[in-house]
Amino acid sequence: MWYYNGARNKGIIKMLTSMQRKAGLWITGAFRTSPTSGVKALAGLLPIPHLLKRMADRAAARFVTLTKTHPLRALVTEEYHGKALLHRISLACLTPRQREKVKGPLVDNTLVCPQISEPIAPVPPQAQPGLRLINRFKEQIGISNVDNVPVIDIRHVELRDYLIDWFANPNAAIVAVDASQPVVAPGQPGRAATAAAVIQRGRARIQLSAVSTGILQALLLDDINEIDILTDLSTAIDRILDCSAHSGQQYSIAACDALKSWLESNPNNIIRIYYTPSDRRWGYLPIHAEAHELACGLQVPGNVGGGKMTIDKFKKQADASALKAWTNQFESPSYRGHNFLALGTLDAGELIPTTVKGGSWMQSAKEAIDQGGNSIYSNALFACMCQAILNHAPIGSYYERFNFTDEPRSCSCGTSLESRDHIIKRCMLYKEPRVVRRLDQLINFLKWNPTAFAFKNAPTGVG
DNA sequence: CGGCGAGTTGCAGCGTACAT
DNA sequence: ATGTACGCTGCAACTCGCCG
Repeated sequence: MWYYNGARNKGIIKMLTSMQRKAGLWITGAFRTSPTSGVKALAGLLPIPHLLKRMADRAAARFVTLTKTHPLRALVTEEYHGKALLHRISLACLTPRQREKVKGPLVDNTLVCPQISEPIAPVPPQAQPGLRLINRFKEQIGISNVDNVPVIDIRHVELRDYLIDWFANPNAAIVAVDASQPVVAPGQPGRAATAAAVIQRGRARIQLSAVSTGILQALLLDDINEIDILTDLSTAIDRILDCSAHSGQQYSIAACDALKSWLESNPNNIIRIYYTPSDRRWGYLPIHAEAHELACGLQVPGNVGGGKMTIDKFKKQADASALKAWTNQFESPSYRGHNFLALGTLDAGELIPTTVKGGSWMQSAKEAIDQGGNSIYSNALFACMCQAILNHAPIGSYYERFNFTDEPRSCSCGTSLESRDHIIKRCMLYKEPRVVRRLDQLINFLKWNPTAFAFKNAPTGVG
């Protein structure tokens, strides 16, 4: 309510930023003198302004899922009020000049609405309690991740047994859905019921459309009384038989309508959806490559709404633009800190911040292993790494910069100033390797020299 | 409805204190 | 000699009530 275009909220953002900074220091073990932005990048914390922008954008997209008579619609402009009676203080009642001046969350919402072209039915009959497929045909549906239905968690070894059973059953259709390209695999030898589907690659909503198409294709086969679906996307499992207002809803409705008559026609017809994480996905499907090629050669008619801006796509864009804004800012030395040690990745690119899995630096630190392949990650190692990168560490050059009177400037090796450069590149007290251009090399250096950026006489915690 | 003044809020700028 | 927290001050924008 308080975050929208033109809102005066710098004070609040400042307070939240200072709070986030404390969290960042806590995560990284950096000093309180360390520059805020550098610390946040290391900790993988999206800065508050970008975070709020992202949340506001994503929330605004939900306006399109409101019912036509929702009270909020009474307050907006003529285009989006639906069937709600316009309130006397609605945006529609303002003069053009007033509209330019008025700011608020609802104004932002109405600016987002024309960008989203995905049709959403707020309360479709297929989503009503009692009419939902999972309510009506509970015994015939097996699906993971959904409440009130038997959960199937397929195990690595079980998958092979399942597949043997399915292939032996001439009336079973196996729908295998891959993240990038969906494939409807053939039934099997004795009675090859072959169907395949492929949807344009790289599309945001691809999994749901793929599962939906797969189901529709399977239903086209003759004498099918069992459909087994394998997918590695848990959101598709949650959504495929759920017709309530969500992105890709039209695929759910299409699949549910088609399944309804099939399930009704014979109580022995069953459909099961299995969650198969990527690591145990297709190794047991010898026909996979064959089906894949077949699938690639087919044009699929059911690509409903392709190229449209969906809610999910819009949300992804909001995420991407927030990340881009952060990355752009991060490139400036005055933002991340003048002493921030720019390091590369294994792929030779420069490390850029992200919020995924604790951020780029955290990910690399977690992956660090010793010769035996065991993880060497520890909080102390990560803290030393962060302090080294920020050049705010318990070393001589830091004591010099911040005018500590009780601490030595010189290195134990005799050099007059113990700087980061000295420790990493020249100091005789530390072991090889001394080439540190990438993050993994820095971690390697810390692995061999755990005392390099650590406190000499304070073993218990920092920050 | 619009103008006016009092009061409130947000914010930039500045100076000072402080730190592992 | 560096980065941040925090308090103070003055300005601008806004809100609210009153009045014609």
